[in-house]
This record gives sequence, C-alpha cells and structure tokens, in this order.
Amino acid sequence: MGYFTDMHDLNQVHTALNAFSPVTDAAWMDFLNLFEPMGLGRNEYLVREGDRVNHCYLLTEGVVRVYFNKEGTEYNKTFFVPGMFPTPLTALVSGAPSALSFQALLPSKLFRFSYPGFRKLFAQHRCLETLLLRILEQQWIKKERHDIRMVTNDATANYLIFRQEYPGLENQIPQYHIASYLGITPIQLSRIRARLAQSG
Amino acid sequence: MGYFTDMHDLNQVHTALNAFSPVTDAAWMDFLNLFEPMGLGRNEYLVREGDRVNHCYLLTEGVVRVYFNKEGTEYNKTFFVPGMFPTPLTALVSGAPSALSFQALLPSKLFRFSYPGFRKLFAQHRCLETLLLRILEQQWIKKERHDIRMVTNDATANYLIFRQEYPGLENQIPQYHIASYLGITPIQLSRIRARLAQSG
DNA sequence: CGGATTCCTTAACATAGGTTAATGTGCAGG
DNA sequence: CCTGCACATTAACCTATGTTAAGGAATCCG
Repeated sequence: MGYFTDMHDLNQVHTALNAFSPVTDAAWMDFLNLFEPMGLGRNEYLVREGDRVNHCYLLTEGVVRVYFNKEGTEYNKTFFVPGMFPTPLTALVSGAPSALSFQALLPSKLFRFSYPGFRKLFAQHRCLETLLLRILEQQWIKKERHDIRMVTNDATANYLIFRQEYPGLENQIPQYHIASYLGITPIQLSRIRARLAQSG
Repeated sequence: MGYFTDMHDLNQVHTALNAFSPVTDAAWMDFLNLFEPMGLGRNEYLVREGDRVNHCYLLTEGVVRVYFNKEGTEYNKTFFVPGMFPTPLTALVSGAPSALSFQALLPSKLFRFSYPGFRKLFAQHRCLETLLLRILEQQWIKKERHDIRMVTNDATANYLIFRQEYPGLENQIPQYHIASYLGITPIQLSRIRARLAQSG
C-alpha cells in the first residue's frame, strides 16, 4: 500500500515539499497541472538504458529498481518505494541517453510530470528552483551517508541494514535483486542468510 | 603548479563559472569580495571530522584528500586537485558536524569564502542560486559515472583509471592513500603493480 | 656518515566471496 | 495431477584480497 493513492492525496505531497522548502499556492497549482497519473505492471519499464527522457516520476504504489548493465550483468543501484521520485536525473539534466534503467518490480502507480515544463515554471516561481536545489542537497547528503555505510560495512551488515531500510521488501522481490544491490552474488547472500538463521 | 596562482587569476574562475551558468558582473564582484586567500602545509587539515564548518574552498595549488574514519581505519573518498572545490557540502547544508576530514597532502594554496555569505547573495543575485543548482547537478552526474565505474570494474582497472584521471598524482602521494581510494590494502595495490609491471 | 623514520614490497597463511553445477521447492498452466 | 519454470539452497572448488610479519629502499636529520 502506497502513501498516496489518488489525486486528492497529492495535497500530502504539497505539505511534504512545503515543509522542506516553501512552495507558494500559486506555484503548487501550476506544478500540479503538470502531473499525469500512470501505472506499470510487474517487470515493466519506466526508463530503459539508452532512452531519451523528459519526465520526472513520483511513485505512489509498488516498487521500482534502478540498475545499470555492464556486459550482460545488472547492478542494482537503488530501490524506490512509495513517496520517492524514481527519476533519471542525470539523463534529464545532461540530455544524453540514460545509462540507467528503471523497472517496476511490482505492479505500480505513479505520477509523472514534464521536466522541461517544471523548469519553465522557475521563471514565474522562483520557489520551485529553490525547492529543486534543496532536494538535490538532501539527495547528496543521503547518498553520502549511504556510500559511507556500504564501504565501511561488510555484506552481512549491509544486508541487515537493507532489511531495516526497506521493511517487508525482502519478501516481495527476488533475492537476486537484493544480492545485486549488496554487491554480491545470490549464492553468497544465501550463505549469509543461512549463517544468520543459525546464529541469530 | 596550479591553474590559479593569485587574485588576478580569479578572473579565470569567473570565466569558467560563467560558461557553466551565466554570472553577472555585479554578482561576481559581490561574490569575489568574500574570497580570502589561505595556505596549508603538508598534512595540515582544512576540516577535521567533528568540525562545524562555515566555508567553501577553492584549491589553486596542491592536493587535498577527503576521507572518513571508521574505527581507526581511514577510507579515502576523493582527491582534489587545483581548480576543484574541496568543500564539506553535507556539513555546510545540514549544519551538523562534519563526518568527513579534508587534509592537504602537499603544501597547498586555496581561497575560501563564507557559505552563509554566499547564500545571502542569492537575494540580490538569483544567478548565483542558479549556478549552485547547476554545480550540484554536475557533481551528481560526475558521481554517478564514478560510482558505476568503481562498482563494475575490479581494483586493477580502477587503478589504471586513477592514473589517467589524476596524471602524476601517483608519484606525489603515498601509495596507501591510493589503495584506500581504490578500496584495497596497500599490500594488494603492491601486488597489482607488480603484476602490471610484469605483463604490461 | 649513520641512525630513524617512513614507505614499499614480498611471503605465508586465512577468509570472503565468485563460479559451476546439482538439488530442492513452490507455483502457474495445461 | 503433472510438468515446467523460476528461484533458492548447498556443495566443491577457485581467486582475489585481507592479515601478519619480515625485509628493503628511500629520505630526512643529527
């Protein structure tokens, strides 16, 4: 079950963003106009490697993974759960084809909005530009913390953290996706799980 | 030898930033007023873990590493060379004590400027806020590329990339700093170097 | 010059994790 | 109910890398 389930609930989004960096009602109304609801089936793609992209996404229900592919092997970077923005920022900003793929792992509901459309609003609504800056700052902070954890911990510790960070997710998606996220093989994850089951 | 060696050369900085995102002359003059030159000896610190920070830095000569410390072990995150901004962004934005340390590995010259002072200029000079947004976007893109490389390559490949990315640096700093950056022990780096010397 | 210090290398051994392959298990579709 | 498929587990073996320890090489300094 997602945090936001219909248009009405987008008011929650306004509240959340507003607490973060003030967004005027006028700006919010113009912004909201860009939103389009959409849905994805299990294993369907939001963005495929190589795609040119124009939209940002807000996930309201389901799970999305983002991964990159190198020589046939997929490396999971992150999972998105409801309330998060599974958005190909690099491809949007650079205008280059996406190096990353975004795939729904469960049936999902989202809103999308045009990124150029959003940027056009900056002219009338400076608060939206400031908001984007704040979001990038926060993402940077979050990523830094995450990186430090991944580097300083071993796979077992990171697996335990994963379970805390994404409660319940473990039982909703294949374990090989989790293994890839942890930077190990499914076999190794299986060994870790076996050890944990014995000792803990 | 750095790219920028005195106040006069800060014009180069204006040119570089301007190409990135337009900065008006008025904004640049106000911004420039915040700059203060400073120097660091070998192994001196710009920021220590736990410090509260207020400044951004521009490196004009020397080398700075940023690292985090976990239970006595240091993990090098990045090296900064002239033209780069060795700045504790997370600590500045969050107001929390820095989790990272910034240390000069060679005698270094820098400019520093107040981060609150810079942000205050946003009121009169929106172009500076837009500039910061652009910089964060670019840093994000750069980090994403870097992360993908580090994850998909083995230590040997990453070592070769390091040598290309930081030409000459290899011979100016201890190898254990490079090993830490690569996520391996100095012993392992030594083995890799031995193998490369044989085969290549 | 000579002794310290710092750093790099090498060796011997231990461990985490990868690879391959076989086996087990649950579940969907005919 | 069977069959097949997708996934998880387990085992046997291999490789990269960590750990500990010992030696060299370079550099600094008295």
